[in-house]
Amino acid sequence: MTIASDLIRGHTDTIILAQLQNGDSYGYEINKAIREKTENRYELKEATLYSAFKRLEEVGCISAYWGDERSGARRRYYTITALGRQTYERLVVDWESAKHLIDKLIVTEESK
Amino acid sequence: MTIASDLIRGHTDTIILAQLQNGDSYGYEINKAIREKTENRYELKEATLYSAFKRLEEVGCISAYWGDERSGARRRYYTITALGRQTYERLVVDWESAKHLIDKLIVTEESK
DNA sequence: AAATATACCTTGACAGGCGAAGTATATTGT
DNA sequence: ACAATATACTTCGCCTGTCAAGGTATATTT
Repeated sequence: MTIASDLIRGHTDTIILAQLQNGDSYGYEINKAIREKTENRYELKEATLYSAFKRLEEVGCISAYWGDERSGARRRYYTITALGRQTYERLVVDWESAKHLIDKLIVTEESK
Repeated sequence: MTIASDLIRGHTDTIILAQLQNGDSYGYEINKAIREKTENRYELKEATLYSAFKRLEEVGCISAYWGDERSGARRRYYTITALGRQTYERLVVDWESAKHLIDKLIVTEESK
């Protein structure tokens, strides 16, 4: 992966919730969407993805159900809950402020 | 702290290196500078700060020496090395690209 | 028959952040 | 005189998120 994971760390949940705002989806598809949105510059590792689902479900930000595929591999779909939308809104605000904060701290005068 | 640590995680080293670009400094002063720059919205925890110094010294990004204070607590000063400057430059570039990437992934059309 | 794509899951290790506690000196307030 | 606060550094051990590595299962393509 081109992008250092430590820089994305902490955004995994937000990224997933953002994807689910556009409607229910499942792990593989979400990851594919991320890959396409970033022109192959980023994707979540499977272990990271599925542990994030588990985490988000435990705190009630998403709920899950099995799809009824009659062909192909089974899919576990996720829906964003009201709490999930609310949490997402907050996380975006957090991101905006963290972004400005980091910019202020690491971008020196010369490099502007 | 107002800002979630996970969002800053991975930027600690960059923040410290950025501070050291303006000349040698020591832990307490660096943290004070961070606090002032962010208008008290952020500061590094001591354990985080000092373990970052150790890490940066081990990889050769900074070098250290004891100050010769004749009064007050002793201070351990840090200098950014050539490798440190080089690393810093790369970290800033990494940050810029991670920033755009995250923005693309989490900021939906409506919230723009 | 083998390879590839789709799709999910689990385990164990690792690294960074940090709460908590400790050490030591100088200044300020009462 | 004594306590409190500010300065300054250090170490230990826990927590959490990431991920390499392995596993399962189905459908399609070669």
